[in-house]
Amino acid sequence: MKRAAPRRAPTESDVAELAGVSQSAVSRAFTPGASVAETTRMRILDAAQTLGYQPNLMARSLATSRSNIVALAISYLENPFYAQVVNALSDRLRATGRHILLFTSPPGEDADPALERVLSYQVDAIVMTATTASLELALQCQKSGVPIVQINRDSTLPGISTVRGENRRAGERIAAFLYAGGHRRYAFVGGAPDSTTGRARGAAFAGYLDARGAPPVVMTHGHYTFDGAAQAVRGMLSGPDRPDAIFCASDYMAFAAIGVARREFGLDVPGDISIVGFDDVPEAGRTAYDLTTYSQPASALVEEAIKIIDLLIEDPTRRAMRREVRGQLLVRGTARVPKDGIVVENDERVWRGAEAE
Amino acid sequence: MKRAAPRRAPTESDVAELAGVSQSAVSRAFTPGASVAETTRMRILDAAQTLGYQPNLMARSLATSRSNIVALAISYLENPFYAQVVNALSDRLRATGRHILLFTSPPGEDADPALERVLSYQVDAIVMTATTASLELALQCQKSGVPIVQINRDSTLPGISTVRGENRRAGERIAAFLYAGGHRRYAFVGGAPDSTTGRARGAAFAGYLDARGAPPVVMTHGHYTFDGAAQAVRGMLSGPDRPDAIFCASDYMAFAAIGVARREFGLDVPGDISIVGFDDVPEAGRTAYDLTTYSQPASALVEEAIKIIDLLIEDPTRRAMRREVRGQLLVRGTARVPKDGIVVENDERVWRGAEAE
DNA sequence: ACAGCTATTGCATGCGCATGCAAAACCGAT
DNA sequence: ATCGGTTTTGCATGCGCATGCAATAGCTGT
Repeated sequence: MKRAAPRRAPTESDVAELAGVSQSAVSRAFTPGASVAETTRMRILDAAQTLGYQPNLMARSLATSRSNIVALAISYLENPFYAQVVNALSDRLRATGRHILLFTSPPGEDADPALERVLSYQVDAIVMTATTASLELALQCQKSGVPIVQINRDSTLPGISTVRGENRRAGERIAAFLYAGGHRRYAFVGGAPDSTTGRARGAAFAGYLDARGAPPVVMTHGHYTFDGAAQAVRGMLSGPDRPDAIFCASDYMAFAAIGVARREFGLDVPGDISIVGFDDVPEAGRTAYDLTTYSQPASALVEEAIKIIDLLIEDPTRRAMRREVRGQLLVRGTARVPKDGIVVENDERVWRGAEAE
Repeated sequence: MKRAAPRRAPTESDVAELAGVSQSAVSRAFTPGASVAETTRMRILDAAQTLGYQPNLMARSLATSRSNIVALAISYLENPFYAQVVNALSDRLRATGRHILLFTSPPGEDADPALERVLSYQVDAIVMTATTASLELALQCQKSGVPIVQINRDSTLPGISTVRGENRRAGERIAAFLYAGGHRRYAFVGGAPDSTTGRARGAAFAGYLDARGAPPVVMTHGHYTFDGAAQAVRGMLSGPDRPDAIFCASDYMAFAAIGVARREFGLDVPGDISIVGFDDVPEAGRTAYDLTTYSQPASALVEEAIKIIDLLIEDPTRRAMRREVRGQLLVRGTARVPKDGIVVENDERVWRGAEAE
């Protein structure tokens, strides 16, 4: 088999020559809305076709100073919730011809230091999820007009937009739900100590229960990892006076919690202990897991994030935005169910008790 | 708060002016190994620093026709194994200053059609995992000298390199393991019908058992999805003559299988039924799951893939390569254990029985 | 001090595409 | 056939950086 020497890719000039027009005509043929006669346009497209021409996006980006690339900074990819976020984001961006430049960072660390140089890639926007921007990055982006949106993380930095689930409300409603279920001792497995998101959930959870005179809530950190959550749960179940209701700040940690409770301690869930998660990842709804959880729809978060990005790209002087996406408490099989307040909606059992509060 | 109008980013010329040198000097200052006096280099770096200069990678890429971007085409991101692959790849690439341009495709579909235009981005290489390249893409890449490596998928297409776990051997060893464990009726939950990888595992599995006169192996497809696997297992457990040993072509599907067996059918795993997975994702090793599985180390796969890429980039005329990464049968708690052949290695129980075969 | 080198610099150009501007082609109406 | 107006084209230039080549500066030995 003959191996063709790697050839230079055809350029607009090549196409132009073949089609008997100028390079700029070719450029226009590929620019939506540009002024080209339909007939020559066809001729050019034909020529491009036979040459196998593909526009060089680097060159285009250099000329237009827009890349159609969005940077995605992410951590905790092993958490299926974030896998969902990536999928959703990728899908929605593809719909507008954009793509994702991926920056991962190991759990626990701050955003990938390489992210500091993300602007070198002339990205149109930056989406961060499960990580937060550094001040320096925020300033750089502000200066150069590149929007940053954080999904599922708050920020006090200037110029950073955020989209998140309703953390406070979720914490309270889960507390109310478990309280109504008549539990006696409550625990919370949070994420990273410095995750605003997780903290908000925990604070609201404990706040509700404290206000009702429940015994102090056991607050722990699972660091959003499987092992971290397992460890935390192992700890609280080993001691005396073990909790009979645990709220985990993510489904992923709840899975670990359930596994530890069942397989290491031989507990019945939800007979001996109730466990509630947060996110409603797809697995959570399957009978294999059947996790009671508070939903935070990834696709809705992503949708909002993209809306924000597009507004900000259109008018970079606009202020940063904050959005909250609603969720609800999905009643399934890992937590004891209160007598009242269960409503069926779209085939899912939802808790509506104590809604007024 | 005053909002600075989005400013043009500083360029090499700006730095040059400030440092009192020519633009090319600045360029050289940022090019490793270029000829610049150390003192002026410092002066330039200083100037760059104060200006907040960052090289424009699009321009650099245009000039050098190399982008330091690797395209990653992926599917089934919800499978934690692939999350691992992404993480590993991202880490290893970052070590050499490269980044990932992400192309996802929905489960079941072929690679993202947008991938056909991936060459527009002047990527240095393409990594595909859980998907396979189209012929057209393969030819395009061959023509333009862009290496393609598929992780965990075989290919018969020209110019495509592959890296995979030892599918055949795994299938046989798992069969031998379960056979030695004295099971009576075997089943296989494969992936997508057209996944060469999954087929190889299943064929080797069934082949081994057939050769020993075991009853015909129940062959099903889980399509590599959680629901697909659950469905398949549900089917085989509902019928008469239910299997007492299931090999799932991925851990992710094994989790679904275990859930269905335990929670829908009230079966004891491994008392009533043995379930073995494939991949050894991190969760599999945790007591919460404790899955018996055959390992396929994501980091090793990625490492090989990158080696191949680098060789191919260095010399694009080189032939496509195929690599197989070894794994082993990790004996944990979801399958009945044969009397003999268990060896402890690095804190893991490994099966070494019938090794000769 | 000067020839002979070498290490540094700057100049000029090109990478592939987009786009403002002027030239050319076209069209219908007179 | 001619004119005014509208499309359609091509020309020229720039985006920011890399690099071959020639010019310059710096250095060694005599």
